Parts: sequence; C-alpha cells; structure tokens
Amino acid sequence: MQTTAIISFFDSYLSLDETEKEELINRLRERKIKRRQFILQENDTCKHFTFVVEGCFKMYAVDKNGYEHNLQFAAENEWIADIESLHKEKPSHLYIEAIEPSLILQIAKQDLWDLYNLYPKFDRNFRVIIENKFIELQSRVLQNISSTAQERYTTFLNQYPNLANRLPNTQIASYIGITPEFLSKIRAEKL
Amino acid sequence: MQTTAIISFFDSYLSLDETEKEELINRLRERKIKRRQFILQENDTCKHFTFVVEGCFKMYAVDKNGYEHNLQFAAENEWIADIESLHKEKPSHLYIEAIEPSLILQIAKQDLWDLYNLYPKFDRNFRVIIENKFIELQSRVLQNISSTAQERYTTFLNQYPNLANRLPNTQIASYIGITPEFLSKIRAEKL
DNA sequence: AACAAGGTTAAGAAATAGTCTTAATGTAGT
DNA sequence: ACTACATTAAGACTATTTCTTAACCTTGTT
Repeated sequence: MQTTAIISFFDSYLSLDETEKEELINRLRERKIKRRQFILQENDTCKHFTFVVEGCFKMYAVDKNGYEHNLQFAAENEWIADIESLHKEKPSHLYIEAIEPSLILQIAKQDLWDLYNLYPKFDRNFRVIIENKFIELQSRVLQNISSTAQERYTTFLNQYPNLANRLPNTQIASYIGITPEFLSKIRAEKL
Repeated sequence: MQTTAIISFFDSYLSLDETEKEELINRLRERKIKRRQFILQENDTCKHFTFVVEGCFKMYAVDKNGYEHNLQFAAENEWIADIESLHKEKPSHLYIEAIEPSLILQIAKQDLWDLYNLYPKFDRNFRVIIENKFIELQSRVLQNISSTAQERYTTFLNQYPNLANRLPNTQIASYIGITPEFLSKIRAEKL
C-alpha cells in the first residue's frame, strides 16, 4: 500500500507518532479507480473519506435539466467526501467521479470515528483540515457574489494553475458557474 | 455574564462537564455592541472567536467600487470570525458589523488554543461546528453556480426565515449576489 | 492507426441580470 | 416629533450570459 503521501500529508499538520500511523494505516483501503468511475453516486450514502494519492476527481450535482455543476475538484494529497451525507448518514445528492485514472486511500466512517475517539490528534488535524477547506470555500463564495465570470476564470487559473492544465475547459466552466460556450468567449476576449 | 445560551449550545454537541464549563467561562468576555458598531475591520487582525447571545451581525467584504458583499450573517447562538485572519494571524480583508444592538461572548485566540490543548473535547466540538458550517457553505456555492437569482432568493427565505424577517432587503441582496434594485424586481414578480 | 466520443470554438438571437435615475416611503437618533 | 438618512419602488436603458446550431479539434479506446 502506498502510504508515503498520506503520512507526509499529516506531517504538514500535527505529525502522527508510530502508533497513530499504524492505527491509521490499518484502517485504510487502497483502491485503483478508472477514469469515469464513480466513488459516490446520487442516492447512495457516502461511507468513506477519500484521500487522493494519484489522479483527480470531481464532485458535482446534477440539476433538473441534467446539467452537472462542479462543487469541488480533488487531486493529489487532497481529501474528498460528501461530508453531509457521511455525517448525517443520509443519501447523497452528489456524484464523485474520477477525471483521470486514480489511486486512492479510503477510510470508512466508523473507522475514522474510532480514530477520533482513540487519538484526539485526529480531531485536531481534521478540524484544521476542514478549517482550511472552509476558508477556501468562503473565498469562492465571495468570488461568486462579487465578481464577473471573467474575474472568476482568471482567479481560478491563478489559484489552481496545476488543475487548470489538467482539466478540460468544460469542467472549469461548470466550476465557476457558466456555460462552456461563454467560457470560450471569455478566453477569446483575452487574446 | 450571560452564559446559559453558550452552555446549551455546546449541549447540542458533546456537552461540557463542570470543569470544562468553568474553564470556558473563565476565558469568555461579555460585550454589548451597538448597532453599526464593528467587531472587526479591514486590515485589523481578527483576534477573537465571537458567540452571539443576542442580536445580529454581518460579515462582508468591500470591493474596489465601495460595494459591500455579505459573506455571512450571525444571529443568536451562532459563531462568527474571520477564520483565515484568526488562524494565520494576518490582516483581515473583511468587516464584521452589528446590524442590531447585540450581546456577545468573545474568546481570544490564545485562550481558545489553550482550551483545545487542555480539553480535546473542544477540538471535537469545533471540528463538528465547522463541518456543519462547511456543509452550509457548500450548498450555498451550489446555489450560486446553478441557480437563478429568483431561486437563490426563495431558497434564502426558506432556509433562514427568521433572518429574512429581521434583515433589510439590501442585506439579503448583497448576500445572494445581486443589486437591491434587482431584488426589488424579483419580489415584485412573485406577487 | 483509426474510430468514436467528447471537447472547443464560433456567431447571432434571445433572455436574464444589472445599472442609473428619480421619487416615494420608512426608520433611527436627537 | 423632527430631521436626516436608509430603504424600497419603478421605468428606461445597458451589459452579461445563455441558447442554439454547427463545424472543427483532441483525446481515449480498441
């Protein structure tokens, strides 16, 4: 199992000691995911927190007209889950789908809850992880309510240059909340 | 000091035992805040987490044209802070301002950090608190990228009926990302 | 290597969202 | 109760974004 990435991920928070590492690793399951494979589908209950070792995922909702709206991308060293579904144990209204062939480490809800109870450091680390995600999301809300599509696109390119290279423009358009056609116009204007 | 509200707030998470209650209360400072008074201004570093006992606040950014954009409201039994500024100890680009005469309980960053270290339950509780805020914010992002202004307004009314009554429409318009004039039109259409 | 599927660009018409202005109404503070 | 200021309303005008259709490119899969 490829555990180097996740261990050094935690090193950027409060590092895990040997026992904690072992207890974490014992609860992880490694999975290879193909492009376009789902790790969560609408109406399923989200049962795992997923750490991306290699590859890239998108989490999105599908509206009544069948259009996808990207809530989040997750590439290397990022966590992804439908936290609401995971927490409240209710069916998700989201999809999580691999955009690239990927390698992930998953921990089941109960195993994570056990870790929280056994080693408070996990509560601490995941508190800080989610605080950082919250900060990111809040700045995205600010963008959405205060900026033009042009500005949101430029900001996306600056904030996630690595993603911008890997993702097709349709996915970026869906993330910033415009149609692919309109993104094309925006890009044309810049030149 | 009015501590009933904050204690019963924690009862809806992991209840505090006597020692934890006491240690928390010892670190709280009660303040009366006038309407239009700021508890955070741009370029100041956010130094406290604030619990609203009575009243209502808005947190907003001001854009280059001088317009306000509401990121969050906080009424009774809600926490508010610029988490990014608090965490990273860097100047905030946000304002937190009382919309009504208010009563708050504030805890300084270092005191909260001490509580985290002394009693892991606080890590746990604030992890869950922020997870819930994250869920809320994520559904707001989805709204922003997938719904019309009309739908965002209706959703706001349904999701926060108590706030909708208390807030002037200008504030709601700023929250859902439209001009007050346009909100006025939307409301007229509904009748 | 070749095909199929999906992604990108284009361009005009239409709808949606927003600005600007003016004016009436409501509300807070002295 | 009065004054100043904030809020709501309404209409004309403008800008932004979507919709539709279609042709052309790229990329993944076999």
